Amino acid sequence: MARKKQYNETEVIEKAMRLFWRNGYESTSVRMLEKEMGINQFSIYASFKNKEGVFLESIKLYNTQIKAITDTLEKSNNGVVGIKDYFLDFLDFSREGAIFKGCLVTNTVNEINEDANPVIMAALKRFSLNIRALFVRNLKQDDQRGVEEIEAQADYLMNALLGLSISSKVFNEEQLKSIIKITFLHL
Amino acid sequence: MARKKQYNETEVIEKAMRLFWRNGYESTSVRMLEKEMGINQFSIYASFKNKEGVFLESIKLYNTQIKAITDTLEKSNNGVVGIKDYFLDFLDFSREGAIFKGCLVTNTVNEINEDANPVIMAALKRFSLNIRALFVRNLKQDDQRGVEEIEAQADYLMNALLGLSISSKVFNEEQLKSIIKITFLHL
DNA sequence: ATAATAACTAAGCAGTTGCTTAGATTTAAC
DNA sequence: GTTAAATCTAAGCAACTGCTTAGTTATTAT
Repeated sequence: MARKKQYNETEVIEKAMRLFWRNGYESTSVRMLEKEMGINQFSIYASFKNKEGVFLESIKLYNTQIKAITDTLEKSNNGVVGIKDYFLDFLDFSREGAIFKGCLVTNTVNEINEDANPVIMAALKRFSLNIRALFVRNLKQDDQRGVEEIEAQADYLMNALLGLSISSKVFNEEQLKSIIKITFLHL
Repeated sequence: MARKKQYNETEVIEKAMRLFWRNGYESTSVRMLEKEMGINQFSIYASFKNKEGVFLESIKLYNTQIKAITDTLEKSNNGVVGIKDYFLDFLDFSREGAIFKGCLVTNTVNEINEDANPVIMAALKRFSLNIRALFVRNLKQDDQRGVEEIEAQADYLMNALLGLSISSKVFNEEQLKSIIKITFLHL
């Protein structure tokens, strides 16, 4: 009947994701995506509808790639220690050679405008809430905390994690590990 | 000789700053600035050279406005307590009605590309280092910490402050105050 | 009043944005 | 081999970006 696609959609999304991760959403143009993904604009729009579609697929891929870490957290039964391991694992995950790229989700949350991109913002918030839920779950394991304390500590940890996404672009690895260490000192 | 300017440069920068604060640097267009500042593009370029110039003036104004808070920190002689007060003061400072806008500097650091905007990035880094230096100064006041511990704690506090800039757009006031409380629990 | 000068308005510049469309090319079923 | 459908390329769309320029208007010193 017809011709076959000359590219693998997962492969080109992998490349798109890396570009978004480095540059952010708005400052990654469709022309840049075209070059990086190695396919024509027409093919991009045929496969993913629009730029937003490419990004949403990138987030999905990001999710499956980071799953190795979240799975470890989800399966851990050692409370706060598990969360701390997650922080360290994440730092490793976000490394590209010598530099850290932060979290694709956090980077984008901080960049885009909620009113202008409600669909993207919703996807990003869903992602964040999942992480927070895992923190709550692990905090409960130590069971010496009240419900309110757990919620407050989960917010505290989210704040530290969000901060780490920015810090990782400013501080060096030693400093980052030291920040994580202090963050968990009194939990 | 000639006509007088029909606008006050400080007044229009105040309006520009608010716009940058809400929207970020890149997504604030010169047309938007034109509307918000209430003057023509020609006047903008005549007074401030270019968009970058408008932003640099906005940062200057931001600096003088936040000075009330940093001054309090600078004059405080109560160590960690002074820093905590700074966190709370900053939260208040970044409020606009019911919502929090985060820190103009942090927002922009996270948004712009260093290579594309080296001048702006330099100004932003200068600002951040000033804050960190104040943290170090105050941590020394308690004098029971070693130099290394002070540096590490200053990084930890910067991380929390950076996080707060993002968190303030996601969490409510009660949560934010709780985050600050926990951040300082063991210092 | 006149002349000089600065500030104003508004149109327009080239370059970029996300997205579409026309037309050529490849593939596969009959 | 013909036909039909999906893919490809490349040109082009309107809207936007930061910035400039030509020409008008207002203000001041003479």
